[in-house]
Amino acid sequence: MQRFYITTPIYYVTDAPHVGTAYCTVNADAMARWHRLRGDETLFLTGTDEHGQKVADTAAKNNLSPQEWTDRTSARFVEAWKLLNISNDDFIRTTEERHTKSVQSFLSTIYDNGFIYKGTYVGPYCVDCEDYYTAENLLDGNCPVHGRPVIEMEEENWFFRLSAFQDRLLAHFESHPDFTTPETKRNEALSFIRSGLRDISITRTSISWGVPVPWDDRHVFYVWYDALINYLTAIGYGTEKDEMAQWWPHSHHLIGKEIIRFHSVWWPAMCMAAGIEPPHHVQVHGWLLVGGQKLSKSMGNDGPVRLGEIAPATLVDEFGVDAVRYYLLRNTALGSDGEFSIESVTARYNTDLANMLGNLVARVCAVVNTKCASVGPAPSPDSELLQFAHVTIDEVSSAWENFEPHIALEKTWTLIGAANAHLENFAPWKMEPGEAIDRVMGDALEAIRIISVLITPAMPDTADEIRRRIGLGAVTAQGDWNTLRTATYPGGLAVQKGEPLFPRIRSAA
RNA sequence: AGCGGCGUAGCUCAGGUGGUUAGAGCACACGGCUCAUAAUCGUGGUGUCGCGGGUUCGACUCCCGCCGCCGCUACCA
Repeated sequence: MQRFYITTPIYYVTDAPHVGTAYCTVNADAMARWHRLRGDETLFLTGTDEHGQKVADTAAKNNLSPQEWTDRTSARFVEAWKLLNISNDDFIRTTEERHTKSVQSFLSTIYDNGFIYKGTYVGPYCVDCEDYYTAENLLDGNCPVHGRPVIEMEEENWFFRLSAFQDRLLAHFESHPDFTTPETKRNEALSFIRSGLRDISITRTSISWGVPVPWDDRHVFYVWYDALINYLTAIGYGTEKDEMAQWWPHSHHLIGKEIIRFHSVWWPAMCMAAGIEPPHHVQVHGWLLVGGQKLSKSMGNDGPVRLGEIAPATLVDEFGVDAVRYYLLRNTALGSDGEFSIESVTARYNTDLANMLGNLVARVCAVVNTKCASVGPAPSPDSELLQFAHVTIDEVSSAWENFEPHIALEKTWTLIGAANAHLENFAPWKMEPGEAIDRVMGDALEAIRIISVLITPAMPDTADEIRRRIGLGAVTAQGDWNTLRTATYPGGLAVQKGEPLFPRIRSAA
């Protein structure tokens, strides 16, 4: 039996869920669903990152305690993922006790191993921001946010000896060419490492909303060094329920390109320092751009882009959950940036879902109703359509395997096209009821059965609804995949047409 | 500035260790069909493969230069 452990980043609770976080989460979900379908033992983790100065500030602005604020915002993520039919097995919050413990345990191990030392951080500091800047980020020597002079500030910090891991990291990249994918992102991480690594400060004395440093109670850990460890907390790092050995060798971190450095440089080095293997794989995705720009809160609700209009809840409300999931998975190659627009969602919806998939199911069911007395016939053993379907299964399978959902769906849709062409070829609506028509419709139903399994990772509800209409039960985790090629549509089942699965959208939104 | 990437049909993008007529989807046009959600099926591309030069029998594919866009360059989720 194979195992598959996939994670999203834990989302920072200064912000509400938006299309960008939904994009990452839906992709991770589809991967998890694919692996469950294959029968792999699967663990899918997401959650929220709740420490740090910014959270404390945001809470204060809203007249709430940090804990109240994080409770509230974290719940919004839980709610959004429920709406998107996200099948996470666990939802971690960094303010949970299990996490505090594992952070302290993990970093204490690094400390004991001699990779953490006390030092002084010196740099330009803006009092208003309560934050350090690098010299090149200053505007005429002033704070880029406040435009006021910065002061040279010193702070006592605990430092992680990142510099000690440069060679080991390079060796790891060398011996694990697929550690970070796609390759362009791998190169980015590599060139960063090659340019020389400096030690990094990992604690703060200036704030208190964080995980206390066990060996020095005046410090809390800087939020990143707390956050990354969530991936280990969830599998019981350092506790009695330690499942490290089972899951960690099969770990996949799905992340946005803005946090490559943390996941592909800091994190493996920290793991090495703590005496464990680095994560197995970091899969990087690009950004969804709106009007060529990264999604961000600063777009607000009054500019040309109104974030409210593209909030996950709004989209689900307008297009339906599976259509949104399909769009996010299909429209953009994982790893590239993609342009997001309501117009393109509408186009995908009408072309791929209404015209192709929905209409295929509708026309097949309609013909079976009128020509086969609403009883679905069995397929012929070796039709051209079935042969094509089997090739498609292989292509789709390897695309999912390689973290290429857009290709998996593109290939799946060629089968839908082939099924439509199959109907045109034989024109069963012109035939008299009988053996010939049964063969044509049986082959079509068999194609639909296979399609229903192949779309399951992307559109689980639609898959089950399609199967219900042709008399089949819901897709089961392992049974349907194992028998996808060998079993066929059994025939003799009641077929019902039902309402359009994806009613066409007339006007561009 | 350094390092990296990108620039291919109206749009989104594939592709090529250099070799006959450069690909897909969408959009568009025409034809077929009328079972189906005015859906579907078939057919249709005179594109300087960013610009200039070089290597070569031959370059869109390799090399050099240039232009344009983007990413990373250390404490920013």
